[in-house]
Amino acid sequence: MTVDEICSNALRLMDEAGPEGLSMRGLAAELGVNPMSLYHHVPSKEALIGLVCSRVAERVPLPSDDGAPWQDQLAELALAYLRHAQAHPAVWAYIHSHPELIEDRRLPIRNTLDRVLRLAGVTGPELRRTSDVLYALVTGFVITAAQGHLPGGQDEIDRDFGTALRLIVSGVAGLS
Amino acid sequence: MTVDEICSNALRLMDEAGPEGLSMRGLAAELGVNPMSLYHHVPSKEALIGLVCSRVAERVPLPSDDGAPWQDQLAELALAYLRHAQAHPAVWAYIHSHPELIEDRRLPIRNTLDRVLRLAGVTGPELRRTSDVLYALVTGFVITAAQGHLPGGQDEIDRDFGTALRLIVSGVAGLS
DNA sequence: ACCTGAACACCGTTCAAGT
DNA sequence: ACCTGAACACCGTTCAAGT
Repeated sequence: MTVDEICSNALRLMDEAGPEGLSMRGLAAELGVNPMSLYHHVPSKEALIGLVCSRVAERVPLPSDDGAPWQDQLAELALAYLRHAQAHPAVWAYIHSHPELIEDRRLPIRNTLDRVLRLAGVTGPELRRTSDVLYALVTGFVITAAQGHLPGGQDEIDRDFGTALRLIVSGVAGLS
Repeated sequence: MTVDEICSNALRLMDEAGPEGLSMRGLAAELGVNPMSLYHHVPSKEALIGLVCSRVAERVPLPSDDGAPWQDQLAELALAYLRHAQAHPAVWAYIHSHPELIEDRRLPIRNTLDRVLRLAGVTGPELRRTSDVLYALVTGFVITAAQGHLPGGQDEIDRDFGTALRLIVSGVAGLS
């Protein structure tokens, strides 16, 4: 039994039933193992969830710089974020309600956001603040949408997302 | 023992330790009562948290229409939202990760938002969508800030909040 | 109506013992 | 090193019994 096996099963349980739906005993049962065996690979349930969250956050398919305008790259990045959160809503909700678990600003998605913002001409000391503000704003939409908190189907959500993005892009453009 | 007493004590526990920190047994102990007595006033822990959330959401001090420009009223509303979430971060985080608990669009804060948007000239079918998008965006910032997820002190958070609001206001103005 | 104690079916985790 | 069973200290909740 490896940490990978434990994490991938834990992820599935979190996707199905959220963090409260994940229990060490239930997870052990699925792995056909004594509940206490898990503690030889992982120090606690909280740490396990932290591991799962880190792994999920590493796996967002991020756009690389293809020379497209920053507006397009920002939209592509945000869409990747939305899609990934829709695939793992409980994990992303957990990440954002447990700031101590993961250093947000070190997330791969944040590095990409900073890259795109530099492309947009945001410089030096303003970069961090702009990045924080944008990430907080978009996260609100993403978490809300991922939890089915918005009315309408996927089409309507995507259109609303487009609306929000245009609003933000025009705001960022207005900064410089 | 009244439902009010139960809820106000439950709110204090949630403010201190979040929803997981609130236990029926611990709450009963604080009230000097048998754990099972609570179930004669409240059907379950989940329902109790729902009650607490509803009561908190009703108590946001909302600005009334004082004839000021809609931009100012929107800023005032958003600031009231931020301040209230900072006073009860766990409750607001819970509200927004449990869409089934409270019908968001019926929240008093949403009625006020709609009123301000009508003031801004947003009409008919676009009103609901714009309201949903704006609320989702601002909520992201508010939850993030309320959980201390942003760097810097209150001053810096307020400045970032102002930045986000100007961005959104200019976007809304661009819609019409 | 309201409160209670005992009990049930769960948790996460510690610890001593096994291989 | 890795796994196990028993045990501890908790949970939310049901139920029958009290007043």
